[in-house]
Amino acid sequence: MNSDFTLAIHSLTLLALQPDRMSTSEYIAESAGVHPVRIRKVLSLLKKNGFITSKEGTGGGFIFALDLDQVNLWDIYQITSEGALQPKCTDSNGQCIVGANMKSVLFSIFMGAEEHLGEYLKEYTIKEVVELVKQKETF
Amino acid sequence: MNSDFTLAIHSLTLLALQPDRMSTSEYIAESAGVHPVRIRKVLSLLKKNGFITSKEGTGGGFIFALDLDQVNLWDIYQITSEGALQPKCTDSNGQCIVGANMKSVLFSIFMGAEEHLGEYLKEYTIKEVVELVKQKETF
DNA sequence: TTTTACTGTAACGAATATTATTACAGTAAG
DNA sequence: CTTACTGTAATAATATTCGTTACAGTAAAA
Repeated sequence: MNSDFTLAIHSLTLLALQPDRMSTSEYIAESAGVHPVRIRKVLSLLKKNGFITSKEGTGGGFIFALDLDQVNLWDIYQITSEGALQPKCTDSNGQCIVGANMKSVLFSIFMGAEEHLGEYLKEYTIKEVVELVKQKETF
Repeated sequence: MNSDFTLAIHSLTLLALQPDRMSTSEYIAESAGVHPVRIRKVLSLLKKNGFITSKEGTGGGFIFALDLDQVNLWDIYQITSEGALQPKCTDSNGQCIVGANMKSVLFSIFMGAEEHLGEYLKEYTIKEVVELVKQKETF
């Protein structure tokens, strides 16, 4: 699984806990243990899709733009990782029935798998992820 | 997605169409467009799990050991790719609530996702994959 | 019994993909 | 006009995947 996906979840969860102020990429990067530039790349995708807004310059940063239960993990998956389930087959032998047709058969199976995964991921909104993180905290 | 998974499916589908004779790794490799050693590596996993048998020496190779509807894609996934959905998070900042707990929260979410995927993959047996490949052939 | 045709694996190298880092332009606050 | 940010391209470092070579083991067949 693409780690852009988990970085996006991580970032949004952090932003969810800082609803009143902007968070810098450096702050988020430190929490996630990655480089700030990587955070900015991932967050630029989320921004394009309207989940967050950003501001440049002093005092700038990122902030959540929607209600926490308006964003679910399937939304985030689609933005950051769509197609990640698809295996990248090398071209196989077209002379052979299996070689010639396997690729498209697998393609449709994995398409279905991704849709199915979507049904699961839709059940988790950022609100719920925040709850889960808070629960862990108490133990 | 790990390509061992699709190579395993490809190989088993080929073997399913050659129920009466042994197929060599070279033959399978040519159909799949990869190196024979890679096929042997993947097939050794399938052998360990009893889906196929193999024979060394002249006239040797691989052959399906079960009925085609006794093996489904979830079986194959588990053997070749279990955990592939889990993102490999870099260790994040333990000082931060989110950094400290996100990893385990994501872990359980992705565990659930894999189980959910399993329900979908169980619906496809090798028998059905063979049918799909044959259907493609006619068009 | 020696040759031939295979599997089984380890070891290493090549290719590819992912991630970090640097660099710098653009923006806004003070 | 300086400071503190985002945005993004380009490049370097690293990790992962995959191909290839090498060779031991096995069995059929000459």
